[in-house]
Amino acid sequence: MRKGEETRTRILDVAETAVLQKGFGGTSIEELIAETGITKSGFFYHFRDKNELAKALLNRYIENDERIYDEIFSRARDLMDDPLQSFLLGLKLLSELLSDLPNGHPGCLVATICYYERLFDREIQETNRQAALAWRRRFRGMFEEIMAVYTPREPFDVDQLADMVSTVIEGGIVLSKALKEPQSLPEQILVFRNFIKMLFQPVQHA
Amino acid sequence: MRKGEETRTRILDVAETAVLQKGFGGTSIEELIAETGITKSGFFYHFRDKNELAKALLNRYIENDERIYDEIFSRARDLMDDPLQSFLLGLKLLSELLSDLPNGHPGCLVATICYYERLFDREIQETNRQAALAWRRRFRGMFEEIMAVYTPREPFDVDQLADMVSTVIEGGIVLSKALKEPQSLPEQILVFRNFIKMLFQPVQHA
DNA sequence: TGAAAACTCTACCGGCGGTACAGGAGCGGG
DNA sequence: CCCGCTCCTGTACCGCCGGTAGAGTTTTCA
Repeated sequence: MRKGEETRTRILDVAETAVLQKGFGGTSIEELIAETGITKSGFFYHFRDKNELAKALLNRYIENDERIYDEIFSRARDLMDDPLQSFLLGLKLLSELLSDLPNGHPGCLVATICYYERLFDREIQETNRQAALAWRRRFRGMFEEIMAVYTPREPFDVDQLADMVSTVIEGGIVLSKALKEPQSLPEQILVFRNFIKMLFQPVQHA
Repeated sequence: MRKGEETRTRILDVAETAVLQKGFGGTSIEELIAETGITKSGFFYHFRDKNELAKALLNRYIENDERIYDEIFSRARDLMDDPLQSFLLGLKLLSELLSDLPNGHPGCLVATICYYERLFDREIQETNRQAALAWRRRFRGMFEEIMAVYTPREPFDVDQLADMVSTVIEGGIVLSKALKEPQSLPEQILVFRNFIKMLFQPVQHA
């Protein structure tokens, strides 16, 4: 029973790397079993088909993603009492974390699935949608806390502002992949951070 | 000769739609020829292999993309003399254009290729990189014109600011696809537009 | 030690990317 | 009018891949 979980995890590890580099359609089961050192029957013992693999892969990815955000922003919360300063620190920590990845961000599975949607069932698409909605809720919560203390310089829709965090991260990943400049993603997050600072910073009366 | 171009274009049209929905790996040549009403031999008369198809598809996509940006921002330039107002109008026009697409943005081929990179040759990856660099040059030019007139409230790296435009568009596409909310993309562009307005607007002395 | 879990082995199917090559329809120019 | 070029079609074939089926084997743990 424990052995089974271990093999399953190994398959998922290999699959995640491959899928983020080549997409689902470009990743063959044969190559996964070759790299994992398992037989085809062994693979299908763990996953009924490719769709099942995608489901497991996505759920695991989302869980891990949430965990990372939880860690970063709760750590920022511990260090800073003010909600704005805490959020700005969180973005800084996120940027640093991404900056330290040796080969840049490997890619976001949610985005991969967006660009492959038509070949997955509704369940996967719904899981993907819920992941994006969870991001929105998370960051909206932070902005609401900030707005309880600070008045934004310009009126903003909180949901749209919350979505902007995800937008910058997803867009930054695409851009840094296209440019082959891993630093672009952390840089873009810092640029966004400056915008947020500007938005809530009280106007300096000269 | 004209007949050949027409067929080629028809294949590219069908292929573009399919690839943006399912990725390259998820798009089979068989389905392309079925929808185009051509034989397999006919397909391979026009494109040596799938890589060749990808090359043609990407080049055509980038050309069209550049054309759209040219049109929008030159129109904005005609209507507004001030570089900042012109850029802000351009973003507004872009947002409206994207808002009017009945089924939302179909997806960006540059992003699709990012998430499939390992299966393409260097030439395609380099073309993709050049496309992203062209975006950077385009928007950097606009920001330089703006900065010749306005002083930003906070110091910014011009390249990073230029990249932010692409980031928001690419990220907005991913997010609106994941959320299945076509309006997210135009909304995110308007949020970004507000940030730019804020950045260059002179501080109001109360 | 025994049963369940976690596999392997073998054989097969149909679809797909790709190759090879022969042949033909339409069309424009000499 | 027919030559040659472009633009295909038809047929046959290859090997990889996703997936199925089922029988057999090893490993694990209670």
